[in-house]
Amino acid sequence: MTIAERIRIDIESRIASGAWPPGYRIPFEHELVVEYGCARATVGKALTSLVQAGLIERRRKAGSFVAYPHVQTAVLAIPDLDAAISERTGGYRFELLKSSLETADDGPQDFAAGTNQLHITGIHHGKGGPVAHEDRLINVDQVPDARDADFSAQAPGSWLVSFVPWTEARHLISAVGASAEVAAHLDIPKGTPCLMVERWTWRSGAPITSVIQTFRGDRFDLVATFAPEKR
Amino acid sequence: MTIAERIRIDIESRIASGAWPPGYRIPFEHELVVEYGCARATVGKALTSLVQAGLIERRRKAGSFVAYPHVQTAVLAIPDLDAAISERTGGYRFELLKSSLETADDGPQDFAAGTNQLHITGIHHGKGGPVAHEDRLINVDQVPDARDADFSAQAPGSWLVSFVPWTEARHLISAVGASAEVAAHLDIPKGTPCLMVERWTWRSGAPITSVIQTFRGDRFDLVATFAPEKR
DNA sequence: CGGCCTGTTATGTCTAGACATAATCATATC
DNA sequence: GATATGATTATGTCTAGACATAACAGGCCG
Repeated sequence: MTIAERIRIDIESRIASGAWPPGYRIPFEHELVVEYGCARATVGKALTSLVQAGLIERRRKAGSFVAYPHVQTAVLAIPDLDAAISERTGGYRFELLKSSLETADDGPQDFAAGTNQLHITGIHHGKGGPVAHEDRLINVDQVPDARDADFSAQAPGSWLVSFVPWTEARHLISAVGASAEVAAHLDIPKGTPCLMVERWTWRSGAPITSVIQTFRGDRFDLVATFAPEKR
Repeated sequence: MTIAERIRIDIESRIASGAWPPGYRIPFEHELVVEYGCARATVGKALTSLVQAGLIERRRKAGSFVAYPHVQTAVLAIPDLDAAISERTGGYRFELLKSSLETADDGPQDFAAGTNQLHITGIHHGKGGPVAHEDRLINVDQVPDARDADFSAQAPGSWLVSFVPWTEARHLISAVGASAEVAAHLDIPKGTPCLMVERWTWRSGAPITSVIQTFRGDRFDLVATFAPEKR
């Protein structure tokens, strides 16, 4: 364990235990330098990482203070369905329903009018049967390689994630009743509760892909492991 | 802008643009030192932050490499329902249904047998009507103040977040049909698709609270804004 | 050929000191 | 009394150099 890590963990545990409550002024850097017998840069490194974790705030001249808990934020892992389903139920398979090249005409899910888009729908299967329905658009003006990819062999999600860098994304998670079409493919009655994840992905401001995934509520859920309030 | 930030942004944009693809060996630290005319510690700081963001990997002797995109992870904001509902629909109100002190007997949602727990159920109301049902347990052995808190005035979630530090949490997000009891309180037919969030929170290994929140699917969804794969 | 040792190299961490910046406090001036 | 000024102080960032560590490459020897 490095010195900086040791300092960080020391402070962290004092905050977690409540010994240093929100608003408490932690010792000045030069005091910590004396306490740990190290250079100020090392103390600074520990404090910087605590700021990044949202545990403290540093104010010039005033000192560093234990942060007030703010909004809870979770780091939600949204893995490749490929990997996730393989891990949970085993026997992953992607069934390609449709793959057609279209020109966007400004529909609700579409890119800007005139964009060349690859429209793909398919089903993610686990061992016990269908798990999710996917309806995806890929901007082939931005991702020309997508034209030649074979999505009957590899799900478009895992293909994209390994070949196309992206910088921004947005998710919407909601509960819906299965539509007639989705219900038929997922082998459930129409109206069955399903988890719906809509995702839009950009690279440097340019839209790359948008996808609507509908999960059988009884076969899938999202797990978020947590770190306390970042920022 | 600091020198370290400038270096970081330079490298980031070369990765995002695809100029430096996954697996590419970025210039050695000593080369970057020459290029930017700064100290190695400054280059190191920039690279360290890129590692934290998951954009590169550093290997001793070999150099630093652009990381292969891995698992997508989102930073999912799970705010106080109080604040979230106020912001979206206005007119937030928490209706306390039940608040009783119990001893845990190792049920499915419970703490370890013998723990003193405060069992609270209630409804979160927005302007347009009920939004969510909440069923919560609070470990009063760990949070004795909860005994005296008035949860008809303040929802237990916002009370806890502002008074009790925590170090770990776990979320499970799924879609379910509303149970008869929940349906009655949310003013919807039984079986209506609802978003269910289960959360367990710990402080240094000791369980603090667990909660099951059931949202009307048509009145609420979760939004996650994104940064590419953070470790 | 295979295993061991050694030198080289690039990252990882740290030191001691420097200057910049911003916030605060006390003082001096209007 | 209100406002401007300057000293003080703590953080923010940086430098130049040092040593530690891990991994690789090559040579030596059984």
